Amino acid sequence: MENITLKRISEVLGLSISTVSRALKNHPDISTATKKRVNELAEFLDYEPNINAINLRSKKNRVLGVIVPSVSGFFFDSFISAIEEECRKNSYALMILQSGNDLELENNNLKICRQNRISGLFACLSTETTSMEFFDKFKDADIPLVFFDRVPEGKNYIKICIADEQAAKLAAELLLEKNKKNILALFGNKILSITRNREPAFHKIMSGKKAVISHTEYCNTAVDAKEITRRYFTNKPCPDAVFCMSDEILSGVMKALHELKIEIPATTSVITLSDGFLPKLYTPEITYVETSGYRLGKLAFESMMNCIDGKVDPVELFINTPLVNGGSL
Amino acid sequence: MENITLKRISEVLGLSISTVSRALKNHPDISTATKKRVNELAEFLDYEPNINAINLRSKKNRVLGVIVPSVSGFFFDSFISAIEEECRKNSYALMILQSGNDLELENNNLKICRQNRISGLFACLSTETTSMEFFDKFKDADIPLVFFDRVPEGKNYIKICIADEQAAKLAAELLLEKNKKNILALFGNKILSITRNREPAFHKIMSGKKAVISHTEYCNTAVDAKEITRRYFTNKPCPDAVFCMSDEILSGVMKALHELKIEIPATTSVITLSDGFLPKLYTPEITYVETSGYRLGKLAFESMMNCIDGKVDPVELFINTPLVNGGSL
DNA sequence: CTTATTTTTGCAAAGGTTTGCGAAACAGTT
DNA sequence: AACTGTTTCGCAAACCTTTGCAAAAATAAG
Repeated sequence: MENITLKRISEVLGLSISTVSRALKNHPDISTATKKRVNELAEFLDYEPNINAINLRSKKNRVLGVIVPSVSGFFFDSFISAIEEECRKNSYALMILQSGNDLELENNNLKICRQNRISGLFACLSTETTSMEFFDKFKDADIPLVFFDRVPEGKNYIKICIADEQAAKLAAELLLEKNKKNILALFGNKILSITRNREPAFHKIMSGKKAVISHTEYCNTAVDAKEITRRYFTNKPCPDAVFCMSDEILSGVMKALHELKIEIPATTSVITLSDGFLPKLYTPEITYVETSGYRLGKLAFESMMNCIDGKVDPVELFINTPLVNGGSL
Repeated sequence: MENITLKRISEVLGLSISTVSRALKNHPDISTATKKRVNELAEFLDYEPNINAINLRSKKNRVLGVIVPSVSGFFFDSFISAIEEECRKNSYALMILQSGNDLELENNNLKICRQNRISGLFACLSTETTSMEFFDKFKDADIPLVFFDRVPEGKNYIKICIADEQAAKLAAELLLEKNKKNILALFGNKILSITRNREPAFHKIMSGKKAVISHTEYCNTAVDAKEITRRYFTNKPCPDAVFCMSDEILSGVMKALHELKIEIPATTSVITLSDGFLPKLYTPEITYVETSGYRLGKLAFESMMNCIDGKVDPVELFINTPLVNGGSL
């Protein structure tokens, strides 16, 4: 099927291309009668402006990119869901790329973004990322860059984060309030910024109370978390509470507790930081401090728009972390 | 920062634009010496061809679209993960759009796809979709269209599906093999193609055995599934097995069974069709017939490539559905 | 019926890349 | 020196849209 262009419309109507263009844009120079003729034909022929020609001429496009470690999981899918909604509302296309936490893929993804001349990028750093060299190259090209969740150090980047400290603090305070004395606290890989934020905040609260024992462990996977939990709950005395830094850790912990037939909250309590889905699967539902990927996405998008509009304020923004009560504590 | 173009390079080197273009493409017309000079300067200046110009000229682009009801969930994230991987490997960009099972959004998404002149579309029908009018318009524009999971009726579409019948049959046979006599079978909304495929296949096997009672129920949400399960398990005699058509239903069923402290598999058995993640969260792990979104994605992509290469064979393809044993049966 | 003014339209260039075709440059043969 | 044959390169058009500027047409004023 032949492609409908301004030229084609202009030929049919015996007008010039420029007149047709202006008519479609409701330019005041064009008479009402001509506008009507043009619009009707365009409608009839199902005219769609060629976006590549527009982009070429304007040196812009309306495409945003997002780089995540993986689209599946407990958190990033919510984030993507949020920015997709906003992109659609604001007539942006959204291009997604997974890094798989692999440095080479991450750099390759950045290259793809440059090739596609996207107008802005949401990025969550891979666990392997140490140098910001390639991202900085991006910045040099004046492409707005909004980091989220796993963000770089330094003042020169726009960062949208969970209020990690506040969330960890809230969970810790709740554990103390409930008079827990022997707490197993599970964190993720130490290289993660979320670990580096959450862990000190958690322990700052704990360190106050001398009567409280807090065992800190780090795990990379759900399986790690499960094994560690098993170990702690096969030797007496068992912890009377478990704190999980993330959904993934929670899933491992619960697996272990179920296998050992530990009663929640009778024998031990559980509290976690979570996007919100996983805790509701269990019985009783797990009490959690919400770290919402969805709300993070909404905020990140807002920040991106500001950035594109030139309101550049390299700044770290946080979303709050409400407590959601299950029956596990 | 000034944009590097062929023109810019040609000026620096005192060559024509066309020579530079050909040199970069390793065209045989260009001497080795010239190629070397051009490539070195291009590298030095970080030249990236303007993709909009290329697309404009070639009337093509390397962008694929995917429309899903939602990126979050048990299944679509796996699917997206798979096609994203393949897109990246094959130098395609992937644009994602959510329909939220809303007809208006779906049509709007199709419009966005047309505006962006994508080279191919993966689509999962919304639950509201009855008319194929807008999708057919897409086909008329010669844009390859690959449906997956929730697919339209008729021979004129390329459809990539779970082997629904086979999966349901496998689960049913297994229940009979294990000598279950009183089975609660939970299916999704009847409007869904997966329901329409899975339910008859399941019952075809069941109808053979007279001694077996099979209760069929339909539920739209996890909460529905939970309520229905509660009802069946508060009245004696309880079912000795539950069949779940999907992950979402499974989550509701498990919630009910846990609340009622029903032992699995001692008191009742559970089997489900699943993408694979959810069943492994429970203890014992739930036995499931795998309906892999990931493998579906890989197959859909392959089909898309064939379609783009002109090997058009409007056909329905299936992925197989292996049994994965947990301890719930 | 002129001239001035306003309304309406068209010309042409720009944006960057690709490619058919033709032109130049050079080497090799008589 | 004239010719043929290669190798190497440049011109210009095409893809489609937007927009400054100029031209044409229509209207108003005299």
